[in-house]
Amino acid sequence: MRIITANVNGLRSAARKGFFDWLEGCGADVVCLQEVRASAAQVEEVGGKPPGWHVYQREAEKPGYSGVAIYSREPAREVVDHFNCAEFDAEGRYVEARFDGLRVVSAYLPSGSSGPERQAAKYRFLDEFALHLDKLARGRDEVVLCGDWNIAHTPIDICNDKGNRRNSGFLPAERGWLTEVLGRGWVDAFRQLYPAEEPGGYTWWSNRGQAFAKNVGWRIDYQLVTTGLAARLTRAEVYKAQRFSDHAPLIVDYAD
Amino acid sequence: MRIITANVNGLRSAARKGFFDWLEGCGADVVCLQEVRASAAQVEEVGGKPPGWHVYQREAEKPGYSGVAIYSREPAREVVDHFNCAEFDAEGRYVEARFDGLRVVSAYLPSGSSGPERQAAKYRFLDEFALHLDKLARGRDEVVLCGDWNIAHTPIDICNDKGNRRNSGFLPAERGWLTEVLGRGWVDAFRQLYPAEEPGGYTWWSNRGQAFAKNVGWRIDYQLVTTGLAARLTRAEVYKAQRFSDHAPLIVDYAD
DNA sequence: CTTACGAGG
DNA sequence: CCTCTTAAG
Repeated sequence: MRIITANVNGLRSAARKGFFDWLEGCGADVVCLQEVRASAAQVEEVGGKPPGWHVYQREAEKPGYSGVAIYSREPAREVVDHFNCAEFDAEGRYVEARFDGLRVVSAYLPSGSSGPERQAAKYRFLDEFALHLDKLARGRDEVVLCGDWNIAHTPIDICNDKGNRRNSGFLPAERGWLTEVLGRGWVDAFRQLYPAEEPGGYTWWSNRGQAFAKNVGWRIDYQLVTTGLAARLTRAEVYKAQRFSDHAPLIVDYAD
Repeated sequence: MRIITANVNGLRSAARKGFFDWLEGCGADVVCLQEVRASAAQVEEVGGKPPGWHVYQREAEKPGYSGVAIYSREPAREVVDHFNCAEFDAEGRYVEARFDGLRVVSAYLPSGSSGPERQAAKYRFLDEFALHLDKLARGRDEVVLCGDWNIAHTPIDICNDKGNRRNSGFLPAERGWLTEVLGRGWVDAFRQLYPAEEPGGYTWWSNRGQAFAKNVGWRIDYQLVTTGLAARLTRAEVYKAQRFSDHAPLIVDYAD
């Protein structure tokens, strides 16, 4: 089973860069997207409803903002497009597809980098989301939590750790929150497979300067999985051969 | 003497399309621009203050909106960047460069096509501007009134005359106003040289559809000149070899 | 720097 | 349809 997560920073922009051509041959069973920034109708207009895929989407109320989606080869038994948090459900940050014994989530955590107001919103999200993750972890189904978490966990998850200690996305409180989550039954799929890696596995590079060319990146896109799935991990890869967005897709394979 | 008028629809955009390369070799003594849509500093950033040219500019108060400029090989004796009409002077629609016995004006008349409010503004402009044109005509200097007038004068000045009789830019009241102006001492340079021409000489084509490819255009950019200059007209050309904008430059030569 | 939106044309 | 704005990232 192959699951991919990707922040596309505008699915219409990603489509222009060949995202849907790549999707066709990527071998995934489920693909989770964040920052779709388009309505279902707009997604359809750019070839975003390809045959052979089921598409489950949650838009933000504000047009062109945020938005998540799940593309699945198999139809979901059930789809839930919120986590019962009015403020952030209105921002289109959560969609969950339920299959037989498996739930796949596409989540887009707020960025706090635009200022203190959005950082405060990010902390509100983290509080609410932690409660929801606890509920998911206590359920019977295995779960893959895909998403752009907008948090780099440890110094090996970011290029310039010292310079970013006071920047949103690498603040001690954010990193501590993620450590807490990982202590409550969730496993970071990429890090489980490559625990002793040198700094790397980055999934995001700023558009400013030559960040991608110089690999000045952050690992902020994750698949967190329940322990049953962690035991089935076989491979993880950050796909950098094509650029669809300022983020790179994270591809994770699980033994069937 | 060669004088050129061009609505550049964003001078920064036109610069990306090679406008300043073309300017260097265009042979003009004076070039009048409309819809500059950039501040003097922004113009400078994109190479808009080339050596060998004097640049006289009037910005709108609203950033990125309207704005006119005059590029001149010779320095002006005097520059006036308004026509004493508070409403439209604030919109950056008039700049006049005064030379020995000659005044060159770059004027950008309002478009009314976005709705009744802007059409009403256009009529207010026409009323005020007519008074100003009368003053200019009564002066001692010869005058070249360059600009985007946002009015096609007669059926041979527009591709689809019947279909546009009720559209802003070809309304009877607008066309009548222009006829009035031409009756008070101003000569339409292009039409003076090519009076019996078939429909054509268009200077603007919609960006929608294939208007340029199909030559579905409007002649709305003019040089209106005082009678002394009308006698010196030698040549007029709409420059279509390169596209800097949805408008084409109008090049007019006057005997020295 | 890039993607969206909305105004204006 | 295109070029600007601003907000957001």
